[in-house]
Amino acid sequence: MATEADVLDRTFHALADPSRRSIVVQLTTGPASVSALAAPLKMSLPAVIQHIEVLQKSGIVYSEKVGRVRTCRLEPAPMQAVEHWIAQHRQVWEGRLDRLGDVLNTTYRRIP
Amino acid sequence: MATEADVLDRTFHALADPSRRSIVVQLTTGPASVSALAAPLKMSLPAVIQHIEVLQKSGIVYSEKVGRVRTCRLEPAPMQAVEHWIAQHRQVWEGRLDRLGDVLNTTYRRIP
DNA sequence: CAAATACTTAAGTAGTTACCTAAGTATTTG
DNA sequence: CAAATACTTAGGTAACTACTTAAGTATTTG
Repeated sequence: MATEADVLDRTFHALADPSRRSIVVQLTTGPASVSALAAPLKMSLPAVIQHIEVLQKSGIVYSEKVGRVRTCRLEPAPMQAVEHWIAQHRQVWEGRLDRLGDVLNTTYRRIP
Repeated sequence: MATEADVLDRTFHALADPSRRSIVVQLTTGPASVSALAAPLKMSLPAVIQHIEVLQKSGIVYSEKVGRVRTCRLEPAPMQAVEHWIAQHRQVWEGRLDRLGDVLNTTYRRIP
């Protein structure tokens, strides 16, 4: 089974490459074939396929082949996991800053 | 100058490693020294320093040395950039799904 | 001032990544 | 059915990653 950490590892890794992010952005406008995704990228088709595989392993992209055309589309869950992870920790961090004065007061009061 | 794409590249890459994410989580509870960050991790101190360097290059972490102690703390901007990037494209994607019926109608009407 | 502390630097290694070119395999289409 | 299309697989390479151990350098502390 893929743990939550594995999903975050693979999703953050998948999104760490500008070519892969541009594939994701393209897919936000709707499903697309492998060659349609490859068209704007300045690299070989096999290179694009490898990028799509990285996106698929993260779960961000799902694809199905019909005839000779493979159609790719986005899956929301992994991106939501990433967004949730960031939001969660940003909240703690921001909350901590908001209460910095209180924390200092508490700390000073604690010293006997 | 670091472009927006560079910031996203480096921030997504920095967060793609579980040890680095655990350093970030530790830092959400407040600034910490290098050895304090290293303590819960099962690896050598130089390895931890290398992880901190990756976090610093992304801008997620900032550090200052006073005496022989280096204190690390979080910087919010890069994580906000990532959160913004995801939210922005998720919005497009979700909007597209919401209007799927309309789009299909429009497409059919366009055929002469 | 010697010893302990808190990093820091250097150098090496096994594994991964991001490409490439060349040569496939199915699936349409004329 | 021959040719074009849309991938797919295989194999190679240069660069990068995530560690390691060993040997530093400052800075406190007893």
